[in-house]
Amino acid sequence: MIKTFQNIFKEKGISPSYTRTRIYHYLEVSKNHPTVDEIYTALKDELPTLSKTTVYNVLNLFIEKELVKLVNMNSSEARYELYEQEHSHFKCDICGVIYDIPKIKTNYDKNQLGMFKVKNEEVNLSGICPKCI
Amino acid sequence: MIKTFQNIFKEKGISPSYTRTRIYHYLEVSKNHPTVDEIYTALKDELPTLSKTTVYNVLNLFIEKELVKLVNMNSSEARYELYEQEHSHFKCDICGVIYDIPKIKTNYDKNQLGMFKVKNEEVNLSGICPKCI
DNA sequence: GTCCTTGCAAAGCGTTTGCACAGAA
DNA sequence: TTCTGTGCAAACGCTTTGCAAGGAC
Repeated sequence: MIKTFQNIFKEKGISPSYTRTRIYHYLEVSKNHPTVDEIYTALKDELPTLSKTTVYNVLNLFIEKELVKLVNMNSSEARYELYEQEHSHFKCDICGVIYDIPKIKTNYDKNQLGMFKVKNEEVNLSGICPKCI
Repeated sequence: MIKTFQNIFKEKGISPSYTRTRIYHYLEVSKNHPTVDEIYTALKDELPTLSKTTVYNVLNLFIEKELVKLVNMNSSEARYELYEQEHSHFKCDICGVIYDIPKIKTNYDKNQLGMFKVKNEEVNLSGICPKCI
């Protein structure tokens, strides 16, 4: 089955308004974990009446429906990405860009954590990216 | 050599004012990655003229001098901890508490990252903690 | 008609900045 | 005296809330 917006949204119980499909599409094509402001700036020509409130509304809806997740790298603004194949993140200390990198595997004994039930794990690397060397 | 505040601060070129030593001490004894507000609330009886601005000033100084680092788990407020022996973090999805856990090792081929120079890595787990099961 | 989506304006909240006062050196 | 530490008040920036207008159904 082809993953149209209609299908993706229907699965999650979200009605596919044009604004929502455009925001979703932007998250698909922009691979740079955009901020609200970046999404707003990118779409405001195409959607002249768009407001940041709507971008926030739509992203919070997507998060609630588990279509989107927050990228967990310290910065003053929230960054968003689609749930996709698993990967890890690399943040450049110089330019601040967050790159997707192949998923870094962890290596630990589940027993070592006792009663902690692990549901999710993430690995974040930082350092210097190829462009900044 | 005994690690007095004087020694620790001297190494980093920080003069050991009373306020600074109390904030540092609070970070040592509180193992819960406190927020600015928690530090302020905990110390304001002992330091009646303390202001949040000073807590921010001191923490930012400590970060700059690499005595303290920001804990990188999504939340609206910044959380702080001392540089200490390496460990990883576990955040409970239910109660929100961030636990220190033994350092989770990663397992990857440096060559797989090409020109990315890794300087730091962190592993964050989340799930359900023993108290919330 | 009702319900949902959108978006303006305002509020909220964590953090930083400007600046001045007081104490240390 | 000069420099440093502190803290009030205001500004700032990101995000959420209140609410109303318009459209979908």
